[in-house]
Amino acid sequence: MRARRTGRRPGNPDTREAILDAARAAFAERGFDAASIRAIAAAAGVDPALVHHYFGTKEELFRATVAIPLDPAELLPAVLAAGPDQVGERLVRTFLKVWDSPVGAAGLALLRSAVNNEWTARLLREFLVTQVLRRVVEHLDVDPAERALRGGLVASQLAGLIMTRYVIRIEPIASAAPDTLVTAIGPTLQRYLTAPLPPPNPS
Amino acid sequence: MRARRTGRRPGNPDTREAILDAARAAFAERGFDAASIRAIAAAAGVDPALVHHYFGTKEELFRATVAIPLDPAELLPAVLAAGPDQVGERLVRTFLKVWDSPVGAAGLALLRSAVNNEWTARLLREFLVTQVLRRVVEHLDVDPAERALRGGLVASQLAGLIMTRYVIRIEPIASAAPDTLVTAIGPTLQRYLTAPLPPPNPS
DNA sequence: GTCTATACGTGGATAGAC
DNA sequence: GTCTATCCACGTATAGAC
Repeated sequence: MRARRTGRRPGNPDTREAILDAARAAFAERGFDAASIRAIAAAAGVDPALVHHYFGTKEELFRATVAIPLDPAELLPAVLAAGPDQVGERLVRTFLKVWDSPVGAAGLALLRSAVNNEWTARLLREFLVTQVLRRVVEHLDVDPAERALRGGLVASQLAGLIMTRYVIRIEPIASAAPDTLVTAIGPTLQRYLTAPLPPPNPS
Repeated sequence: MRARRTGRRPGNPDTREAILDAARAAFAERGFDAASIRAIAAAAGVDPALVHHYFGTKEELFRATVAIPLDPAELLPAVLAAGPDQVGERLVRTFLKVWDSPVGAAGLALLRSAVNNEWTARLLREFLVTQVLRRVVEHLDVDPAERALRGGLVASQLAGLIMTRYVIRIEPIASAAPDTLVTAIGPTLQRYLTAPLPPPNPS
């Protein structure tokens, strides 16, 4: 037995993927600024210099981390095509499915960074507005002038769901079953999307 | 004319307050980690060492910054006492009044920090749960076992309102008139607080 | 390809002079 | 009280050896 093939990684295995996984977790957990390349490298079991070798700067690593194939253009049609009757519940259900999955980590990374980083906030805002909200409201049978507001209201409820479930972790939202949240929050989105918007009523 | 009283601050003016103001703005804008004592001192026009002299550690400065007299125990009774009929709208209105005021900066500081900082998240969570949500739901005429969930749902919508209006700044939420948001979001909270919660319905 | 060594910057905190 | 000077820890990034 000349070579021991069990111990450490021999040549160039999927080190790159290991780094990406560690980076995804670190960015999701601590945000862009607080996540350090050293910590990411340590978590991946490699040298910090390797991270630079593969990804260049920290910012490029971040982009590689969040640039996973999460394409709303693929998910949303199924949510919207089934007709407007329970689109609210379907939206929440799809949303939770994504965020409870591994790609949710990338979303969390983006969100955490958006809070402390203007260019990430811009990135997130534009992604939400042009890729998600616009698609959701564009085929609604409502006054086109109301669409932006309806989209914004939907965003507010969904953003808050993310915050309370994954970031601030308020119970019982944080550990509620998806079905519980779907039945509770779905009607809210339904109303934001399709119900008549009452005129502002100062009091 | 021996002493010039117009130029620079002579002895010990309200330097302390100047530091607090600068700190409030910096923490609100950049969060706990990203806000530097050096930058705060520069904004206040004083020496960084003075900040330590007045407040000790950065953490103590932060606590002094967010420990403004925002006592939910004073605001909430008026919101809740008027009866349960439009408690949702009154909640949103009161909420926006606070967040659009200067003390909202302290809240933003707390929120921004909570996203990247576990102990701040804990601080915010406990403040919300014990000081706000519990008070809101405790006198509701609903099944006590449902109160935590109802409080969490309210928190999710309000947290999302903050995120979309002040942090990610999604239009038209970011610049909407308070009345618009009150009439749009009030009924949501009303439903979360008082409407029957349908049982989860897997599909 | 992978690692060691290091340059370079930033930021919190303290000691001590004035 | 206010400032100068300094220490120390940490993190990004690069150069270069193996």
